[in-house]
Amino acid sequence: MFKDLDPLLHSQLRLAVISILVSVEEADFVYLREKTGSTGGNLSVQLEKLNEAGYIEIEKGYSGKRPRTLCRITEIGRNAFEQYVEALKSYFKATT
Amino acid sequence: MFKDLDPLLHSQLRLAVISILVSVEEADFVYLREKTGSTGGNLSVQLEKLNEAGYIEIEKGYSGKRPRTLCRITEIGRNAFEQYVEALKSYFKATT
DNA sequence: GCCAAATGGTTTATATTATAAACTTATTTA
DNA sequence: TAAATAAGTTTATAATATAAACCATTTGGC
Repeated sequence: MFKDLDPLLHSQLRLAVISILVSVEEADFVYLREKTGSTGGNLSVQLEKLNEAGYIEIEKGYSGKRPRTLCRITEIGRNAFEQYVEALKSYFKATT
Repeated sequence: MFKDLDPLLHSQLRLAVISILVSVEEADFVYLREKTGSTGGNLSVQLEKLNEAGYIEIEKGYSGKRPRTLCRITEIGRNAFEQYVEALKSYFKATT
């Protein structure tokens, strides 16, 4: 009746991050921090989890002399997101 | 940009429970346990949290000689659920 | 009638999580 | 050159979800 919700996406911040990455296809640490309104520390941890799961890839480089961390969603991440949305629907079927 | 997700509803089991109660308007412990596929212990804890928050009311009685715990959603719970659905949409806007 | 199993729950223990505070390193700016 | 800012990471903490263990009652088998 109810589909399981991927615990990796069932987290406010990680969901927000993926939600952004799904549409922009590339975003840096600062952009994500500002758009999600999170603290850097929290973001850092959650990005690492998404990275370990293979949902995103992280590329660390520089913009001028400043460090710059770029994030991109992977195919795995994109699929997981779609599945998550599908799973969620099973919780709202009754309502609609 | 992203609306906060009510932590009380952002939980697989509690969301499933509310999702059921929104449509049936009355359900007992055993029914909820079976439909959600949860353990009784977990269900008991989560029902209590929903009750404390005023999202549901719990009525303990008997069906014959067997104990029977009935649950109903409250107006507060119904509103919270609607808000939760609304909030979630902010995470999927980009996709649609 | 009595013992074993089942029913309907609750309490308690555990392991995971989310989150922010504190910290590091480097770079501007005053 | 000292203070502030920037970009992240590590670490500590508090909250959470979850299931295991438990309790009380009742039913079924002999």
